[in-house]
Amino acid sequence: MTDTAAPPTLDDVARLARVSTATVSRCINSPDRVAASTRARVETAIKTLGYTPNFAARFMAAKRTFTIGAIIPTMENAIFARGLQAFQEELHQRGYTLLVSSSAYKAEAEEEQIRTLVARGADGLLLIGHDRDPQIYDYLAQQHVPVLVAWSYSETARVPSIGFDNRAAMRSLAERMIALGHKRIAMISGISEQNDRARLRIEGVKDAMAAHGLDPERLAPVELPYDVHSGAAAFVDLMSHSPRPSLVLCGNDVLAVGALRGAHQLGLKVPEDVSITGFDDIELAQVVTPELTTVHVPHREMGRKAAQELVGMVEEKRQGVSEKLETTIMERSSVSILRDQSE
Amino acid sequence: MTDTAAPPTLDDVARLARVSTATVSRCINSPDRVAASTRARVETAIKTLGYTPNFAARFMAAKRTFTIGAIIPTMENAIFARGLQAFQEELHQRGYTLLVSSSAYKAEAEEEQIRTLVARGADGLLLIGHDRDPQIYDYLAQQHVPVLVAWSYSETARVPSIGFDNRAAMRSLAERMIALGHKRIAMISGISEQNDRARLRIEGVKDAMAAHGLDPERLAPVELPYDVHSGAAAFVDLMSHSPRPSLVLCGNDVLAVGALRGAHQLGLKVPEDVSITGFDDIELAQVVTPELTTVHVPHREMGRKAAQELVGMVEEKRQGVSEKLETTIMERSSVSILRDQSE
DNA sequence: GACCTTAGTGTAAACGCTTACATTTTAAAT
DNA sequence: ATTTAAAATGTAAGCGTTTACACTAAGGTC
Repeated sequence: MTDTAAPPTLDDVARLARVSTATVSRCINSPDRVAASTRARVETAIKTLGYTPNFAARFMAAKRTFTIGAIIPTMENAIFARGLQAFQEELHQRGYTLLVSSSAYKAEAEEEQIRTLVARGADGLLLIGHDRDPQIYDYLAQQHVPVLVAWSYSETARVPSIGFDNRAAMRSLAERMIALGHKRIAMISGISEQNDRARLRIEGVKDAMAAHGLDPERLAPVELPYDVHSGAAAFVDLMSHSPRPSLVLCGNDVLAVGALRGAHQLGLKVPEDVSITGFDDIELAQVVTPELTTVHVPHREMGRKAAQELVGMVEEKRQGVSEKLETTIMERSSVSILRDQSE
Repeated sequence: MTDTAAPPTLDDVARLARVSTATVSRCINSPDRVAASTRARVETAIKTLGYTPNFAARFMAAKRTFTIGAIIPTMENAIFARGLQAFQEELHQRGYTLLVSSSAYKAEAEEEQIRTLVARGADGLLLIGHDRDPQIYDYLAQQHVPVLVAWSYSETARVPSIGFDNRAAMRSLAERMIALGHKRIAMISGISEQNDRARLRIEGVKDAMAAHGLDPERLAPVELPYDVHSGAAAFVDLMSHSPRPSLVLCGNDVLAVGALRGAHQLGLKVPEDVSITGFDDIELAQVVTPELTTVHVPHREMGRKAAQELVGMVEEKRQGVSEKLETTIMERSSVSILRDQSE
C-alpha cells in the first residue's frame, strides 16, 4: 500500500514467491496447471504486492483483450441505454469488458472511435445501423476485427446484424394509423443521412401511404436532430401550415415527446386536436401525458443476443449470423380514432 | 485493403519507406523532427499499407495512453449524460479519448471497472461521488493514477472534486418549500448507502427542517433505486398514510417523474393536491406535465471543468484542486404556494 | 531396477512500439 | 576548402506479459 516508485510487475511477484515468471503467469491464467503449494505462495505474493497484470503487455503477448467495443450515436437520451445495458451484462457474464464511445451522430467521429477501439485491441465491435463509409468495413476486415450491427436488421448488408426491420415496423404503425382514419399525415424524422434507421422509417411511412391510396410525395418529412427541443419547434412549425395534419408520426420517442411539448405550447390537446406517435418505446414514452403510442423494440433481447452472437464470432472465428427481431405496436393514448376502424 | 495475414506493423512501414522504425515513429509522434521529403515517403507508406499503430505496444513503450476513464453509476437515465458529454468534448479537444463504464450503482462492479481501466492504462480517472472503500484510493495511489471526483464537492475528501454541495443545495430547496408553507414533508430518496449524493441530500432536508422548527426525525425518507417505477410505487405508498404530506421532495428528477406518475395513477392533481420536487434539472424535468420544480446543476460546466482539471493533473503530475459549483433552484409548476411567502 | 509417463517448473523468445544515444548528412561560418 | 554545429536518421535496448520448448522429479509398470 505504500506509494513506492512503480507498480509491481510479474517479475516482482516471481521473485517474492521464488518461482519463475512463467509460473506466476500460469497461476493467473490456468491455475490448475500449477501445484497447489506453489499457487498458494504465488497468490500470497500477489496479494502482498497488490499486483495487477499490465493489460498492454498482456495484449501484446496474447493478442487477446477480452474487450468488446461499442460505439453508439448518443448517450444524451435513453434510446440505446437499455439495449446497451443488456449487452454489457451478457458480455460480463462471458468474461468480457465493454468499452463504450459515443459519436454524437457524426460519421467522422464514429470512424475515429472505431480506429481507437481497434487500436486498443477490442476483440469485437458493436455498431449501430449499417450506413457508413464502406472503407471502414475494409479496414475492419484487414484488422480481423469482427463487427456486428444492432438496431437495424438487413440481410443484404456486408456485416451481420441483430435488429429489427425499421421500414416494416414503421409501415405497420402507419398502416394502423391510416386504418384509424388518419389521412393528413406529417412526419418529424431524425436526420436520414448516414442513418439507415431514420431513412427506413421514412420509407416505411411512404410504403403505407402508397398502399392505401395516399400520395407518398406529400409526406415531406422534416429532418432534425433527435432532441426534445427540435421536436417541439418542428411541431409548432408544422401546425402553422394548413390544412393541419391530423397525425404527426415521429422518428422516435424523443422527437414525439418534443411534439407533445409543442402541442402543449400551442394549447392543442393530444389526441383530440392532433395525434402523435413515437418509435422505440423507451421509458419516456410511458412517462409523458398522454402516454405515447409507439413501436416497441425489444431492446434487452437485442442487446443480449448481440452479445452472444458477437462473442461467438470472436471465439469461434466465424461469420456472424443475422437475426431479425419482432417489434410490436403499443397503442396508448396519444392517438385518436377518426372513424370506425372496422370498415 | 486485401485481407492479408496480419495487420501491418511499424516494421512493414519502415521497410516500404526505406527508413528505420525510429523514423517512422517520429513521423507519427513529432513530425517536425523529420525532413519533409522523408515524411512524405513515410506517410505514403502508411496510407498504402493502411497502418494503424498498435496501442498496446505504444503504451508499453511510452507509458502514456491519452485515455481517460470514467465510471458512472448508470447509463439508464440521462443524469450523467450531459455532464459526461461535455467532459468528453473537452477531453477530445485536448487529444484524449474517453472510455466509459457503468457500475449499475454496485460497489464491487465499480471496483472491478476501476481496476480494468487502470490496467488498460487510463492516464486518469473520473469517478462519481466520494463514497467508496478507502482501499481503492490506496490502490489508485500505488498505481499513480490521478483521480477526480465529480457530482459531489467535498473539501475534506481524500481526492479532489469538481462538484456541488449536495447538502446545501437540497437544504435551500427545502427551505424554500418551507417558506412556501409546506410542513408535512415526505421524501423519496435514492439509496444512500455508498452514495454520498443521496445521503447528503437527505441531510440537507433535515437541516432545513431543523432550522425551521420541524422535527427532522419525522422525515423518514424512503430509499429506492433511481427509476421511474420505483418512484411511482413509493409515491402511491406514501399517499396511503395519513396525514398525507403536502410536499414530496425527491432525490432526483427521475424519482420525481415517478412520483408524478404515481399522482396521476391516484388521480391526484399536482401541484393542487400535492407538491413534488426533483433534483438535477435534466431534460426530463421540463418535459413532464407539470414541469418540475428542481435544483439546477450546471452539468456541462462541471463536465468541462472536470476534464480540464483532470488533464492538468495528468500532464503536470500535480495534485488536483477542488472546485465548488453553484446550483440554482428552478421554480416551475409542480409546487403550490400554501400561504403568503412574505410573512 | 530400468523405463516410461506425466505433472510441475524454468528458460527465453517473441509481441510492436518509443527513445536515449550514436552516427551520418547537411548547412553555415571561417 | 576546412571546421563546426545542427539537423536527420539509425541502432538497439527496453516495456511486462505469454507460451513453445526444455528440463527435472516423481510415480507406475513390468
